[in-house]
Amino acid sequence: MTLEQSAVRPPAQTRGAGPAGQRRRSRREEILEIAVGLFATRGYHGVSMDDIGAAAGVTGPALYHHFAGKEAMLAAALIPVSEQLLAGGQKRIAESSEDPAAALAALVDFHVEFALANPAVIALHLHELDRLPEEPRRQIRRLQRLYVEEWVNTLTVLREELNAGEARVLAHAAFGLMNSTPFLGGEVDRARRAELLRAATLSALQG
Amino acid sequence: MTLEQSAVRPPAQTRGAGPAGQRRRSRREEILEIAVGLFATRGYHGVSMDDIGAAAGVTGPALYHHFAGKEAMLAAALIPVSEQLLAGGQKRIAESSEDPAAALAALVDFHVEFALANPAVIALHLHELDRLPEEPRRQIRRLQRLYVEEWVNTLTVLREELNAGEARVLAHAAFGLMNSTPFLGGEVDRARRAELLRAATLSALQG
DNA sequence: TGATGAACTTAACGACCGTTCAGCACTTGC
DNA sequence: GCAAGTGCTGAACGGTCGTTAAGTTCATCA
Repeated sequence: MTLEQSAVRPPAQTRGAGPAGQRRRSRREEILEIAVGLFATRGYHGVSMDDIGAAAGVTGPALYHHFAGKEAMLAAALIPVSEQLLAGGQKRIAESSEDPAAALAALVDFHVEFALANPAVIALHLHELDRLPEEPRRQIRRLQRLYVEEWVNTLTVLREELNAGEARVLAHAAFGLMNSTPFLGGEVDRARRAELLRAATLSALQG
Repeated sequence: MTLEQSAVRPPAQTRGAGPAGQRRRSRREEILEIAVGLFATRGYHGVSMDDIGAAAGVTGPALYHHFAGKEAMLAAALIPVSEQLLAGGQKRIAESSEDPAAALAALVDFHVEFALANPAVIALHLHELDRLPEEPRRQIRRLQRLYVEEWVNTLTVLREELNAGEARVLAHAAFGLMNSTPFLGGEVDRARRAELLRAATLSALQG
């Protein structure tokens, strides 16, 4: 009653030229995406290397040809997320540098889109960061802090009655709101969900 | 580098009459609270029975005198939370049955207070529910669903342009906002944090 | 053709985990 | 003073996990 082996091993030869212009993702990225999905639904410690391998159509030890170990897989999944969030946030702010209200709206737009596009990786980021060893964990926390500060700066300009600590509370509250998307599936289509989350977040932050 | 044993075993004899009117908590509850804290910070699978025992001042196997097993500890921690949330929500709604706006405000008040008072158990509830076996997990999900429906009903009365699915998206978004409190510590005192979260949640929900 | 190297397999290791069991210490009620 | 019972210890079990190692297959290319 452990893991129903539902993943079928792919044809094993897609190595050469892809059937069309579609760029072949590297095997490493492919495995990483599978691992992220498993981590997100069963928890880091709830998934074994054999589980990940089985889901990718290989045995557990085969994974060591692509990653140094299990912790390295988690780090490889989490670090790019923090980097993309920070880079995206900085870009949106730079694009509307003179108008803090527009900057906030752009931040919300960006974050909602990101969360809706990457629910598994967002859930991982929220729940499993502490399973990393010190070094990559510190790196990610630093990136997170910089991202939060972008929001805090925008908020303190826009709402002068807030001090930095209070703006930080609101920023985290906004993340909680926007990151709630992994918890709910269909029923409402993606565009409408994005609209609801955008409007709710902006209302929550503009007091 | 695993677990610094900082918990000191208590005097072991507080069994008789407490020194004053303070009601002695049962050993079971005491252990449960310790376990919840560990689960919340290191994850269910990241904590061993020996870890929990050590933090409570006993060995691992001693825990089997109070709980049937590790999963039973998690269930014992999570089920009362769902029950309290549902009961509290129903009570607040019944108390303001004629005024949906007041009902929503009461729900927000209640949930924010609960989240601020029990951050560890809220985090557990969010992250580790899937580690339970089917039976208790279904029970908890049923309680959760009923609690969410209280919010959904209040929201659909208050905002007639929303269908049930959209109201559910907003309800989960509000939970995400209010449950963000475990992620941030001091810097802003508790009363102010409650005020910020209350105002933000009401703004987010009232469109 | 034959060497190269990537991707994978099977087998095995040491460590740790949840759980069980037999027995000991100590308090309580008779 | 004695029996009952609670709470605990220490040792041990079967199982699982992350990881290592050695060997196999096979496409690629000189």
